[in-house]
This record gives sequence, C-alpha cells and structure tokens, in this order.
Amino acid sequence: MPELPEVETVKRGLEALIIGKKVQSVTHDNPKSFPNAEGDVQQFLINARITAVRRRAKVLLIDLDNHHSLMVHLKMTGQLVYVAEHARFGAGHPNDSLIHRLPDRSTRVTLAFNDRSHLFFNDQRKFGWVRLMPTVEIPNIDFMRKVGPEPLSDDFTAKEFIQRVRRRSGTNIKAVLLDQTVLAGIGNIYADESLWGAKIHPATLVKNVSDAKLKTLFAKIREVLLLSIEKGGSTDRNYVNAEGKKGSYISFARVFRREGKPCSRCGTIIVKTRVAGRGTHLCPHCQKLVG
DNA sequence: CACTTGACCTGTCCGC
DNA sequence: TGCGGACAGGTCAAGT
Repeated sequence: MPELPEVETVKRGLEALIIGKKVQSVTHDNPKSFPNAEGDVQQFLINARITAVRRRAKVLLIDLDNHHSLMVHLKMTGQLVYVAEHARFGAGHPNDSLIHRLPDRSTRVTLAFNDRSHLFFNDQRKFGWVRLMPTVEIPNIDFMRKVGPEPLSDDFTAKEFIQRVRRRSGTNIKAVLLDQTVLAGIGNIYADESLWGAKIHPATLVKNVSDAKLKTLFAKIREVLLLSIEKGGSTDRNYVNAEGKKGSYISFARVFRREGKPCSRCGTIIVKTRVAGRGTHLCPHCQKLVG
C-alpha cells in the first residue's frame, strides 16, 4: 500500500523530524528486515548524524554524515514512525495513539537518537527492509539502475511516457503502470484511480490504447498522485506517516475499494475484478474493454 | 525475449 | 466458536 504518495508523505515528515539527530543505538528483531546489519551497524550507524531524507520511487533514503545511507522499502505493511520522548508521556496525543504502543510486535528495527527520541520501523508482514550502504553505491544497485522516471518530475514528459509504455504493446495497461521500470511509484491504488480518470479499462492491451488516451492517462496519473500527496496518502489498513497518523486520500478515491457503490461520473455500480494478478476496481460503463 | 504466475509473510475476514 | 482458505499487494525469481 505505501506507493509514491505515501512514501513521499513519510519522507516529508521525517525531513522535519530527524535531520541533525545522532544515532545512539540500533536494535532489530529479524535478519530479513535488516540484512547486513551486524558488522556495518556498529561501524557506520552508531554515532552517525542524519543529514538528509530522500525518496526515489517507493524507496526512502536516509543519508548520514559519514558517506553512508539507510535505504528503506516499506513494501506493503511497513511504517516508519518517529516518537519524541515528550510525545510519549506528554499531552496532545490520545492514550490509544500508536506512538504510545511502540515498540510493538511488528517493530523490526529501532533507532534510538541522542535526544532519547526513537525511529521505529514496523512491518507486520516482513516484506519490507532496511539496508545500510555507502551513499555513492545506491545508484548502482539493480533496482535503482532499472527503475523508471519519477511521474511528477518536470522533465518527464507525456511524450516520453507514451514511448516507454509503447515498448510493452502486448501487455495490459494496468500491468505496465505497475511495472516500476516503466515509471516509478505507481501501485495498485493509483493504477486503478488513474485508469478510471482516463476512462481506460485496466485489462486493455497497450496496443489498443490510443496516443490521445495515453496522454490523458499521464495527466491523470499526475493529478491523482498530487491529490493524494495533498491528502497525506491513502490509509487502507496499515499505512501511517512519520508521526503515526493516517492519510485521507481513500475518502477521495473514485474506484478503489468502492465496489458496489455508484460511479461518481455516471452512476453505474463499480465492480471489482482481477487484472495483472491484482484486485482491480473499475466502472464498467466508463471503462469499456476495447480490442 | 516478452510476459505471467508464484513466493515471500502475517493478520483479517468469510463461509461452513 | 473454531477452522480452513481466500485475500491483501510490492517486488523478484521462476515458469511458460
């Protein structure tokens, strides 16, 4: 569920919360959640200071002042939640708030900072991970070399989007949107939402989608992502931002998790089906399958 | 090579 | 109430 807007929201939150802080200790409960932790942590994480927080695709990058960085992928159920010492016991948070319960059994990695605040990496399903590596090596890892352009980047044009999508002419358009090597950051929610916006059936093969439709799709992708960032992302189940708070995009969604409800454009009942191996939501009237 | 499916995990929900 | 099975969906490996 964390897709581009959710990861961007976490990134902005962390930027305001952890830059300048010094790491005092690190614990982790699951080797897969932090694969290379053993030797490197002592050498490159303890006593390092955080200098920047970045995002590329759905990956968060936390830069340290020693030429190393933490990479974090939240996958489906990952959370990065910052808890200040005073927030835990002070006023301003309901007692059942997430931050009062951390760490909990989903906590995989805990960073303690020198001011007694903490950053918790929680991940119920253990698909996500944290890695530590030299900052200059990040662009060389497989994922970074293969990942496509950022949809919201100014120099990524509709023309380039269409060119990249067209290389996959025999595939359904939803699978192509989900392919991180075509463009970065789209997942199941925003694939469904932007295809509804462009009135394209998710199962339509790329070769049966016109250039005009693809151009509209590109615009809708940007529109949907920007709206979601503005709303703090989508909380379907697990997702929370760096302060442990939920996003509200879901209440603005037009098709995602709206099966059985009327389409806001034409009133036809939204259906849920399966495309590209994923639960897929669409309006059968607005999004006709062609070809 | 192009494309699709299954595995990785755990918690929740649904039907019997 | 208990229990098996489907489902959730990001990414990569394995399969067609």
